[in-house]
Amino acid sequence: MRARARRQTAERLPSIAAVPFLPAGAPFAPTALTEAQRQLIRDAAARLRVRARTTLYEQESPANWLFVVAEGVIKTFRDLPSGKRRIAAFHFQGDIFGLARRGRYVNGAVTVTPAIVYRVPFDRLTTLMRHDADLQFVFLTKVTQQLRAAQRRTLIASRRDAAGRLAMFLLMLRQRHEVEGREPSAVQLPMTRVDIAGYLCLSVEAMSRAAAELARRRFVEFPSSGVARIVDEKRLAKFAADI
Amino acid sequence: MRARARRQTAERLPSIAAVPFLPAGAPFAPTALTEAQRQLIRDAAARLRVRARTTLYEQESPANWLFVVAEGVIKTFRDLPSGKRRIAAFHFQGDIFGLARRGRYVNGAVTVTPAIVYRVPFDRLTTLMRHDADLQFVFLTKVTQQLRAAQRRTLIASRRDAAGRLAMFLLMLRQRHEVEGREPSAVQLPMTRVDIAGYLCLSVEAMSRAAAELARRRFVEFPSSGVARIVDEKRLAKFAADI
DNA sequence: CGGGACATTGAAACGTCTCAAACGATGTGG
DNA sequence: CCACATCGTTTGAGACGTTTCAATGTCCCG
Repeated sequence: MRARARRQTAERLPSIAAVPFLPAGAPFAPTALTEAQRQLIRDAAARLRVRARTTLYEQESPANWLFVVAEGVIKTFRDLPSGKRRIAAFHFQGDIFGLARRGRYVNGAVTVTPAIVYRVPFDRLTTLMRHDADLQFVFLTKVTQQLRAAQRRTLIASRRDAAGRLAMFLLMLRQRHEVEGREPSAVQLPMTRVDIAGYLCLSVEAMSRAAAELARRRFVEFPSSGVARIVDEKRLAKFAADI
Repeated sequence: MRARARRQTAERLPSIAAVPFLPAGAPFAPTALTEAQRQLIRDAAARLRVRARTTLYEQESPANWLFVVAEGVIKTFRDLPSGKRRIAAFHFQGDIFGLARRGRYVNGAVTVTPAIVYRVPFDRLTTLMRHDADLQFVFLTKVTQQLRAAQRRTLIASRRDAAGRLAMFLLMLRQRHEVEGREPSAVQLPMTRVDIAGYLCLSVEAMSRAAAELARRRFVEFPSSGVARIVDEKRLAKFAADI
């Protein structure tokens, strides 16, 4: 038991990186959870180890849990009547997902890679948050982060040119993981191109051509499947900013 | 003073309508703020009465306040290098706005109609929320609501057909205000068509043609400027769902 | 009454979507 | 171990719808 608890701690259950509503240098800048708070979450949550491409819940199904990513990548998506699938977001370590409306999940959720997630019942989480304002503040921060990501996604999807969308996506991923990433210019793409196309609101064909264009312009290289290497970040950024 | 306090109460400072993370029928379903909590906000906030088309803050400017809409309509937007303006959201009574990142506002904010807003300093609000978990929960609900709206907006903007986007927008407004609206089928459009086009990621010309198409199909009538009358909601909804 | 922002309509250009086909990698079962 | 099926990916050609540019019309407010 002790060894297991230690391993869970090492997973950095909810690690906070972003500042939400607060201005820079605010007195109450959110930090990581205290060990006591992590233990509270762990006690309330189920720890799930799931394989890649596993459905965690389906859209419109009854919503009873909030999820926290401990390891791996999860996508939330929405299937449309036409058969198209729009990716709502990719969720990485420390992100939360499980947005509900009227007691049902707005999107579906599927693992992209093998993952470890914490599944917390809504009612228990709510009770915890009602009694621990600091704990709740961490989740407020998380939701705000999701809100920012959703707005940026809209900005991406509103562009007309496919290559520009992909450029913004790659830069977004790079910015998201530049702290942990070993090689700065290498961006891991654990998701398939179909998923990326769904996120960028493109057809897979347009997605493929966009990647070819970025490679042709020497902004990015795709040395192997699942990896993008940003060759000229400055020019890529300039290209991406040309909205 | 007493009369003024009473009037403010009548404005329903933060009225809660949506359920955020909680499933339907959850034990801790969020309700309106208590009178004591409202008074806390009022004491911490400045009450601003502003005319239409007034800038509340500019994008990328230092962020020190969160705003709550007491009356009127506010738009948050983002100006792009190309000169285009994308509307991030329209904010109505009870909504909050003032999303920041790294101490700066992500979007700009301008009043669409004459409005009354509460302007709360971030640090004071944070202090309040750290001491009052129930109060904080209201704001968590609000941010979650914004997140849902942002995702729905992305869904709208991802469509290819202009008329379908406009149809979804009209139905969204109708759903948002059907409780308070007197005539059910009449949807108030306080914003200009330029703003709607910016929200739907359309050119004004495409917006105009979309409105003409909805009118030609007898789904909607536009009896006068600033009003849309939904004639056949069932067929309009069917048309909007055809993604 | 005039200025200016808002709104509509037309015609051409642009870029993605769609359909179709073929290739490669993956994983399964015979 | 190989054959097969499936999924993911790429490339080509035409259709579709918005964007763009241009011009005119409309409404509101000072």
